[in-house]
Amino acid sequence: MAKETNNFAALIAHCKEYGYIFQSSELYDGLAAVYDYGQMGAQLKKNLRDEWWKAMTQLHENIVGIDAAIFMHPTVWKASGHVDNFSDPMIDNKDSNKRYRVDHLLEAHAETLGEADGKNLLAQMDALLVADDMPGLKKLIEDNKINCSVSKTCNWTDVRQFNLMFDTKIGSVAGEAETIYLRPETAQGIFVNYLNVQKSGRMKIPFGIAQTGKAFRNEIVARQFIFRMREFEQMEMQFFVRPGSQMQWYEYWQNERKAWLEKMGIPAEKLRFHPHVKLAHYADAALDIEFEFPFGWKELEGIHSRTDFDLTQHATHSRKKIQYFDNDLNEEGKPYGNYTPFVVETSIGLDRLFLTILSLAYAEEKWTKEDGSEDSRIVLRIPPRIAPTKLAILPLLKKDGLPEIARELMAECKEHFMCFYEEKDAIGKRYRRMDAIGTPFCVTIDHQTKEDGTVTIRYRDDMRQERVKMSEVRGMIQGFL
RNA sequence: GCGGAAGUAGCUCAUUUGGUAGAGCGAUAGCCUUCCAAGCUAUAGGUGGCCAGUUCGAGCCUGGUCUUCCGCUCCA
Repeated sequence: MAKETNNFAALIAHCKEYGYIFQSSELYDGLAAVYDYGQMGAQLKKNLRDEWWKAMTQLHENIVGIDAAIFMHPTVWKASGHVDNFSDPMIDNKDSNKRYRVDHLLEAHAETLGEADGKNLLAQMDALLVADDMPGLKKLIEDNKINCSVSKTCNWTDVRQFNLMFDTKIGSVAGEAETIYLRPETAQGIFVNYLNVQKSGRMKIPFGIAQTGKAFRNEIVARQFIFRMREFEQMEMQFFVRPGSQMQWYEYWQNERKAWLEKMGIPAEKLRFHPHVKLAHYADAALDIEFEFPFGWKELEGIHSRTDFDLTQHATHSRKKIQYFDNDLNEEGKPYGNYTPFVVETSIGLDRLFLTILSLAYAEEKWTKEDGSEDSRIVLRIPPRIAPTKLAILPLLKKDGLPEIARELMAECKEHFMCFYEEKDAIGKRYRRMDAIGTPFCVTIDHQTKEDGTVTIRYRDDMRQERVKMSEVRGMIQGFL
């Protein structure tokens, strides 16, 4: 019936106007790449998180959920590779805009020098690195007239320390306080608890550990609304398997996760697998499930075969044995015995899922009414199962006892699902407001309700109305959810 | 992070060369209304993003800063 348009900027404005998402600290001009969820957004986000949690834990008997802390022992990030890979002084060439690691640049140059000069240069570099002397490093590069390999110029920016991880101090005594990091991923909280969970839960391989929670990355560029934020929420599951069987589970979870995303109302043609060509240091296979966002195909969820890298690393750094004794019999009729499990990870960004759902749901509709006049609405077609508010209860007039009847229904329904009550303004206006926040069902109480106990139920998606018994409303809505 | 553009009420905008800010919609309260936003009345809401400078005087000029948008770069 309706002509639809989809505009990303309009969606962002809509999110703010109707209490889904606000920029963080907007009162103080905002904080870049940080966002707050408003009254509607927080509920939608919770619903998505709950759906994921249920799908992972309740519906998989061999997966359990945990909730690890954001703060972790600093050595965790050495073991994971985050400290080494992501806290390097970098420098940009202003002409080519190419960015280099300072140590790589100097090491490459040292190789072109004689042995004595080369050693001397590296010694100077090491001293400056230890002292965190960024201006000194820049001077060293300039003094040696090191050029950019692309632009061949020596036109450099200042040396800057790039660290993807946020740090803070733990311990209240100044000077004795230790630097710790806000976790850049939630996965490590699972790996360091692998033994605890496996033993206390008597878990048998294959099994999984799931968790949802905040992670933090100090992104240099963070844009595209909530797609890339400095503080974000991950929902991930690490599935521990017998070495050699990881590819089988890697495929299993691809299918499983794609099916779940489709169950969340995402059309199959808006999803695709994008295998990684260049693998991360921990993976032997990896792919993204991409969604066609308003700004293009982008990663929504990652499926990674992480091998035994993480558990092995933690075993090495902690000097503890992290293994599993497998009593199942192999082809030779002997137990598989002790081994370090391999891991298949599914990791989805809750904020990205949120954006996916909203960008699919948002629609501006126009149509011509029977009398020839134009009408329009903005509607969020959020699947009823995850919509923040399920039912609006609206007395047609705020007199003649109608509010009292509506309140009875409200009292009954709000025990079971999220409801919204409203008396103000003409009924059409109230319907429009409910469309704008994505409430899938409205029930209107009128004078006829007093006579025969029936009410009008109005459906958001096609604006259809029908008359049903008020006593059946609660059951009907629960049936839809 | 670099380059460009922008920032006036919740939203969309106006205020023609510098002279102490207005409208529509929205919101709130009340009235009226028997099913898809636009009937009536009243009210609230802006030290013109923020800080400096020039000027007798700045929303309008200059600098800085914050934020947003576009392009580039980056994204284990």
